[in-house]
Amino acid sequence: MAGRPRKAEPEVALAAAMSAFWKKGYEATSMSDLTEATGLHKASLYQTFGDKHQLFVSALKLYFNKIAKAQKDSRNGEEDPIKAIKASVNSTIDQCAEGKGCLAVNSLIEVAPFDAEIDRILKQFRQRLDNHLAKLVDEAKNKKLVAESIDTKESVRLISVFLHGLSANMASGMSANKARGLLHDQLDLVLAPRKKLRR
Amino acid sequence: MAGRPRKAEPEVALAAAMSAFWKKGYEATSMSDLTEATGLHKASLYQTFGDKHQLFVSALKLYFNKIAKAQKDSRNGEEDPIKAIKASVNSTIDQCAEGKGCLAVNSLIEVAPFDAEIDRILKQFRQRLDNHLAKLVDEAKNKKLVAESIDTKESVRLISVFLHGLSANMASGMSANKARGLLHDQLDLVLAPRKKLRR
DNA sequence: AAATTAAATTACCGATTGGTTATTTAAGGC
DNA sequence: GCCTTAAATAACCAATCGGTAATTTAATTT
Repeated sequence: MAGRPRKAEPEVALAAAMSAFWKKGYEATSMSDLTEATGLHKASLYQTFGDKHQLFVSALKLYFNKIAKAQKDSRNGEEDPIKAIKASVNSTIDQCAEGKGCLAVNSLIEVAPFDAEIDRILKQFRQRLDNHLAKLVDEAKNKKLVAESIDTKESVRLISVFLHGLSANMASGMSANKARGLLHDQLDLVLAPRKKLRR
Repeated sequence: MAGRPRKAEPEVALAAAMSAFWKKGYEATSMSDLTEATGLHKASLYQTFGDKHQLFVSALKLYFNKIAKAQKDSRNGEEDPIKAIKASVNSTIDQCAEGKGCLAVNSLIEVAPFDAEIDRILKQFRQRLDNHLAKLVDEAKNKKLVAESIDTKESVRLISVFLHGLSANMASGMSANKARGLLHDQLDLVLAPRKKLRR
């Protein structure tokens, strides 16, 4: 067994491909963009990762692992669930690059509407993040850090949708600092006790 | 003067081109998609609208006029600024098609990062919508319908970013009803008087 | 050292991309 | 009824698209 050893680990090449898709989007990233980014030749890419679509799926999954890991690290033994929520969503923003936004949100708009598989993967990922947030919100309710009257699912949705909006804005120039500021305000709104608006 | 009359008004063809870009995005919409959508042949498109990029710019501007008109109509003599705000953002959602989202937000992510002209146009449009909302919020403050302590710019930003998030979600399956519900909750949060969250 | 195995590379494929040029068709003005 | 003018059309273009097959290179195993 064991023929010629590969010059680069496939994980490294995959990370490079992920960056390429992230920067330009799925359609606009050509195979030659991908060969340039990975340093691998076209046929090697096909042999290692399958076609462009499969490569994109793999890149997306790598992205998710990256995000999930960052989220996990962000909690880092933090006991206060409010602080844990802030750390979690902040890490999401940190993974959102200025001028590129979030690969998941970008793909949600660009490719999910035409690609059932990508759509499924993205929805599953979003579900995981939302569930994670929901656990923390429930924890905060149990510890009386937020009002018990708060609807957990609803609150998480408001945060999650807001994060999508921030990603869209960061893709087109909003700074990470600005995004973090707005996100902080949104968290305060959603989690703070409040009176009803006059109707 | 006056040669052969055109078979279709350019505005009709432009509206069809706008729909095509809206449905598939800029990159994925090919010239043959556009000829199919408009019913015009390729060379006629080039003669009437210039190249693909110019056609896209024109389509984007048409989209903005559509939105602006819908916003204007939505107020329709309404005196209560809170209701006017709700009508305005609701009309934004109404213009957001399920499975397609908002052409402006889609383009913000897909093309603005690589296209200074589109970026400029989109930022200008967003500015107009935000200013419109800001006026209504100020009006509400003057009429004591919301607390004077509310920061107008900040509140508008929170609403605007949230709308971006809703667009992203509607592009990938969220129903208009669901979006309207969340938007309503967000408005209540942003405009309602509130206490500070314990920190 | 020869055989084996797999990665790397070159060369190639038909189809489609955005864009142009030349030609035909159909109207109004004289 | 011709001439002009402009819109519609067809034919064509090089370049690039995603994808494949055949070949070369480099390592391990025997």
